[in-house]
Amino acid sequence: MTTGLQDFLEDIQQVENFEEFQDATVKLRDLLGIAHVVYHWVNSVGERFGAGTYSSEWVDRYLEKDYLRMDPVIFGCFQRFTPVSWKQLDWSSKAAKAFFLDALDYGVGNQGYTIPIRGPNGQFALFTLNHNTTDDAWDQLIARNERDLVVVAHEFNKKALSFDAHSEAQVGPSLSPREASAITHLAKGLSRSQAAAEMGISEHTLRVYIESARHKLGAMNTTHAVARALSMGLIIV
Amino acid sequence: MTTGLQDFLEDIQQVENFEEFQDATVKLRDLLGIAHVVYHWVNSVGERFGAGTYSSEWVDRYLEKDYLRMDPVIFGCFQRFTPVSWKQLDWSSKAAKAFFLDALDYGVGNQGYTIPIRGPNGQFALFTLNHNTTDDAWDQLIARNERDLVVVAHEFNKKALSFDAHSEAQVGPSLSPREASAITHLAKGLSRSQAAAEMGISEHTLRVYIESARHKLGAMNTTHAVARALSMGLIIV
DNA sequence: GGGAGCCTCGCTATTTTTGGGGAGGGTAAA
DNA sequence: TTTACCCTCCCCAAAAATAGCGAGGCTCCC
Repeated sequence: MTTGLQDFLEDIQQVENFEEFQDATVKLRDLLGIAHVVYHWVNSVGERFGAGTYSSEWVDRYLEKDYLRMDPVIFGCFQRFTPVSWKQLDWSSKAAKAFFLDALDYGVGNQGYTIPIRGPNGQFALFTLNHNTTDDAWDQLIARNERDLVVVAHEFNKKALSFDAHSEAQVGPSLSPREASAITHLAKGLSRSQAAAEMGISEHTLRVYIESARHKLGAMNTTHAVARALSMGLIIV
Repeated sequence: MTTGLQDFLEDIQQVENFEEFQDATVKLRDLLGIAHVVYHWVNSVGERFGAGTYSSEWVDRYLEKDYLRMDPVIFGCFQRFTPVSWKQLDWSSKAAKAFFLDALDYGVGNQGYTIPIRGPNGQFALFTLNHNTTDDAWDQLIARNERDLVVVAHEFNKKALSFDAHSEAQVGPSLSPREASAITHLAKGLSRSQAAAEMGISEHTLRVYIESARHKLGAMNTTHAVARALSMGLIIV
């Protein structure tokens, strides 16, 4: 490929702590000559993790305003497998427009390119490039680096996961076949009695599975258990 | 990068149907000079999708024996983000050993390298290279192509997803902010009264949101509504 | 051979959720 | 201006879920 990202890939593999991780985003930003490079977790289960070149003011504001819940970038990427240019997203709602303008105020560029990355246990992260430029210039930059960026995003995520492995019990819970089956039926909308009938067992037995799954998942109630099982990828509806 | 996989990447982007997809696996196999290239979907019980160069006898046997449920490759990849060489996996159980020997009998090589890929809605796929050779030779081959293979796997998955009619056609319902918020709180495990307190509204009002969301989502009960909202990417827990 | 985990079933009692029915005011687009 | 959707609140009876107590048989691994 045509850019100098090969060398950068070597660099990032040397990263050993959070500071170096953060430095790597800065380095990539300078290498590409753009305004911002950001990697962050949008984690359902687990802790926050993020690094990048956005101003801390913007990060604080983002969190404070809970923009996470309406950011079109996040929703767009959450439903896609492929990277996405921000302008492909749906900015039609008033809230989205306000969010975009607010971002510009805080030094975020008007062009963005975000790669969704998914790991085990429902891990979900975004890797974003951002700049202030024309559509054409941006498209060209992206086209030049498209494939390398996938690998770069992959490497960033690998590093981020390796940091997390220390802090947390790395192996998520697993459900027994019957438990998974029970939770899956509930996720499909069946009531307990229907699910029990479907599985050919007594409703009481089904209840035992649900309870057991709930404990394994650390869930407070059935709905929570289903939500966790889903977002951890333990079941598929 | 150093190999001829760049050209192959161009080829795979031209793929337009399942036959060409299948052909692409063959082409890549020949390009790398190895025994097998396989892409397959591991949506536990969902739709099947797969292509590759394994003999149909082996595929049939795999399905018939329900090896899916104990295959160490699948288990290992499910818990990992990074690609994995088969020999790093846990083959210690008796069932795993038997499975491996059975695979050899059916023409599967002793060396394997599998890349896990995750898409939206819990999509999970594996991209596997397989060959019969020594550890050293295999490691070298992998090291040479490591990064390109990530991109190749990515492209294969992109194509596979595009074939899936589901992902394209449907424009799902959307939830109002309060509805989304209500459903999100439930997905986090809060009870109705807790969620209502959190949102600063009466429990009755909260119920109206849930009901309304349920109808929009075509869900039979609250748990179903949460599950649908989650898998449609309408909320993020 | 013992322990761990899985699968199956039973009971009672309490709390929570659900499925209907209403009503009024706001905002926003057509 | 009308229509539509959003937000907020209320009642009631029936259904479902939860929490706790049990029990026995099965397989697999150390």
